[in-house]
Amino acid sequence: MATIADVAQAAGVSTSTVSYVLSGRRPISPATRARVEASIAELGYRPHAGARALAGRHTNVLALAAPLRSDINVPVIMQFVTSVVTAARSYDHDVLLLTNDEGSDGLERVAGSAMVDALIVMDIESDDARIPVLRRLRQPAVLIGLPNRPGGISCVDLDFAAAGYTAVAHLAEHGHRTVGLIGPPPAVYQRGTSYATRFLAGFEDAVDEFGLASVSRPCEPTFDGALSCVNLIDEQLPGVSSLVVHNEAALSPLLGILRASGRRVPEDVSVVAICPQDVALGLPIGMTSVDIPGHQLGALAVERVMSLLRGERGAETRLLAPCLAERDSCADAPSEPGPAR
Amino acid sequence: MATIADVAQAAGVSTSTVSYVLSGRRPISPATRARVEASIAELGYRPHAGARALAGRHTNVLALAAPLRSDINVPVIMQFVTSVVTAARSYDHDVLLLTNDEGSDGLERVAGSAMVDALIVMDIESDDARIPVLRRLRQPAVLIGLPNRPGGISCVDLDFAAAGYTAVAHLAEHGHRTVGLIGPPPAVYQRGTSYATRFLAGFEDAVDEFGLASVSRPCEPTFDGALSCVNLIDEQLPGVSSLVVHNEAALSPLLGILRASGRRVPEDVSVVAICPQDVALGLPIGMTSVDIPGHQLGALAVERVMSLLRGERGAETRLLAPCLAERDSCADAPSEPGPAR
DNA sequence: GAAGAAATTCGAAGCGCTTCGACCACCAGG
DNA sequence: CCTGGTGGTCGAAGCGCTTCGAATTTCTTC
Repeated sequence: MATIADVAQAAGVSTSTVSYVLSGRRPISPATRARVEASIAELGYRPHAGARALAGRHTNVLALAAPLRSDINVPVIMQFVTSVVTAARSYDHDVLLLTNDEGSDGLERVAGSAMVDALIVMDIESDDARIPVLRRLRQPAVLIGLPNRPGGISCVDLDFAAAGYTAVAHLAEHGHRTVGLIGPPPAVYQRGTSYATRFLAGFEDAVDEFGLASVSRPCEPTFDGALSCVNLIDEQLPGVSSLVVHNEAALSPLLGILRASGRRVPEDVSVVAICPQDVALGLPIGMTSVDIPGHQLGALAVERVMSLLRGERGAETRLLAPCLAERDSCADAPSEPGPAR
Repeated sequence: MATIADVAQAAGVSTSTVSYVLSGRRPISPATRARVEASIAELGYRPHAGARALAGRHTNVLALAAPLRSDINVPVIMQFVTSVVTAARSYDHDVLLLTNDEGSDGLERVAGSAMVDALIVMDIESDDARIPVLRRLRQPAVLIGLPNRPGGISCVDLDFAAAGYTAVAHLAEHGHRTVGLIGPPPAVYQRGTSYATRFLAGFEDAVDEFGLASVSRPCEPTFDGALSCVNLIDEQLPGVSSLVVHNEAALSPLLGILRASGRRVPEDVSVVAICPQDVALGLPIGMTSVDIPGHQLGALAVERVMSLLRGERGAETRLLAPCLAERDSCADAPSEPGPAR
C-alpha cells in the first residue's frame, strides 16, 4: 500500500503538506493541493487507520452495543442498527458492533484500547450495570433507552410513557371503556428493560384518568404466547372492546386469533399497535399505531454522539413525542349491552 | 491511559519484555512474567489498538457487510450477524459493520485503510460486482452466499438447490402431485440474489423428476402480498395440495389466508417452510421446515476467515446440506377426485 | 528598494507498539 | 578452563501519520 511518504514524494512536497491537504487544518495553495490530490488518486492512497488513530488520537469509529438476542423485537433492533450505521457513515464514521452479552467488558475493552471514539448503547435496563462503567470511560456515550439514573449520560428514546398514554387516550376517545394490554415478553420485564415499564406506567395513568377497566399481560412472541395472552385477557375482562399491543411479534397472530374467535377488527375489537410503521402497514388491515421511530432514534443518537465529540454539551435526555397514526384498526366502541336510552 | 512503557517501568523491565509476555512470542521467565502481569493488572493497562495495528500489521477486526434493508428476511440476517459477532469474539476479534448499500466502496475503504484483517460479505448476487473488488484486496474474504463465479474466494452457504429439491421431494413422497412455491420478494429475484434462483432451480428439478405440476411466484413480504400470491397460485393450479414457502414474512399471513379460505393445514394443504427453526416453531402449528442454519453459517464463515488468516488454504466453497425437520404442517395428499379404484 | 506581514511549506518529534539482532549469564561437554 | 549453546532480556529501529515551530517565499507598503 502506498504511504503518505509515497504521495509526498510523487507530488514533490513534504509529508506534512500532504497531511494538511487531507485534513484541511492549514491553508494550502491551490496548485500544491491539486498536485497532491492527483498523486493521491494516482497511487490509490488511503491513510492507514491505525497510524491515524495513533497520531491523531481518534479513530472515527463508534461502538454500538446492540441486544442480539432473539427474544426481542428483531425488526426494531435492525432499524436502530441500520440507522446508526447509516448516520455514522454520513459523519464519516464506522461502526463496531458489540453484542450486549459481552456486557460491560466489551465496552471497557473497546474504549480502553482506543478502538472507538464514542459508544452508543441500546436496550437499557432501569438500573443498568453498564452505566457506571460508561461514566468512567474517557469516551462519550449515548444511550438509546432511559435508565433510572442516567447520571449525566445522554439518552435518546421514544417517550414510551406518553406512548402508552396516547394509545389508551385514543381508545377512550372512541368510547371504549375496557382495554387489554398485550405487552412485551416476560423476559423483557424481568430484565427490567425500561421501555416496557415506562409504557406500562403511561398506559395505567391513562386508564386511571379515563376511568377504564384494564388488564395487562406480558406475551411470549409466538402464536401460542399470543393465544394464551388473549385468553387471559378475555377471562379477566370479558367482552373487552379494545386492545393495545406493545409486542410486534404478537400482532399477526393476534389478528388471526381474533378472527378465529369470531371477532372483527375494528367493529368488535379496536386495536392500537406500538410498532414501526412498516410493520403496521404489512398486516391484513392497516393498524392504527403509535410509531416506534427506529430510524429517527438511531440518527438522533449519532447526532448526539457527534456533538459530544465536538465537545458540545447539550440537553442530556431527549424523549421523542409519540405519534399516533390512525388507520383501520380502531372504531367507536360497540354500544354497551344495557338499558337502552 | 497507561502505556506499555508505564507497565515496563512499574515491573522494572523493558517494553519489549512486556510485549513478549503479552504476545508469548518469546520465552519469559515465570518470575518476570508474574511481575509484568501484576503491573498490567495494577495499572489497568490495555494495549492501544491503533499502535498495535500500526506496528503489528493486523487489527483483530473483521468487516461484515450485511444487507440492512428491510425487504429481506430480517430475522435471518440478524442470526447471521449475531453469530458472526459471537464467533469472531471467540477468536478475539471484533466486527466492523458495513451496510451493503455502501457497496464495493465500503469494502475498499475499510480494507484499504487497514481497518480490518478480513471481510465477510453477505447477500451475494449471482454476478456480484463486489467480487472482483474483493479479489484484488490484500485481505482475505469469505462470502455468505454463492455467486456464479467465486473465482477463488471462499463461500459458505446453505445448499439452497438441495433445499428446494428436498422440500419438493418430501411433498412428493407424501403423494402430492401439485405444488406451489411462494418465493422471496420480487426485489430479491431482480437483484439476482443467488439463493433465490438456486432454490428455484432445485425446486424445479424435483418437480420435473417427480413429475409434479407446479407454479412458483415471488411474494411481497406483507399480508396483501401473500394474499395475491396465494390467489395467483390457486388460479393457475386449482386445488393445489401443497405449498413450499421460501419467504419468512409470508408464513404467518399465509396460514391466516388458508384458514380464511376454509383450507386446513395439513389436512387440505401441506406446507413446507424454508426458515430458521425458531420461526418454524413460533407459528400456530409447528411447520415442517428446511432449516436455514444462520448460526451455523455465521460461525462457519468466521472459522473460514480465521483459517485464511492463519495462511491456510482450504476447500473453497462449502455448502451445508439442508436438513428437513418434520413437524405438523405436512400430511399425505388428499385422495384425488377421479375414478375410484 | 528594504522591512515587515502574510501565505505556504518543511522538518522533526512524537503517538504506543512489535520485532530483530545483540547481549548476558549460566550450564554442559571436551 | 575454554567453547558452544540456550534461555531470558534489552535497545533501537521502525510502522504511517499528525502537529508544532520554524523556515521560506511572496506580497505590501513606505
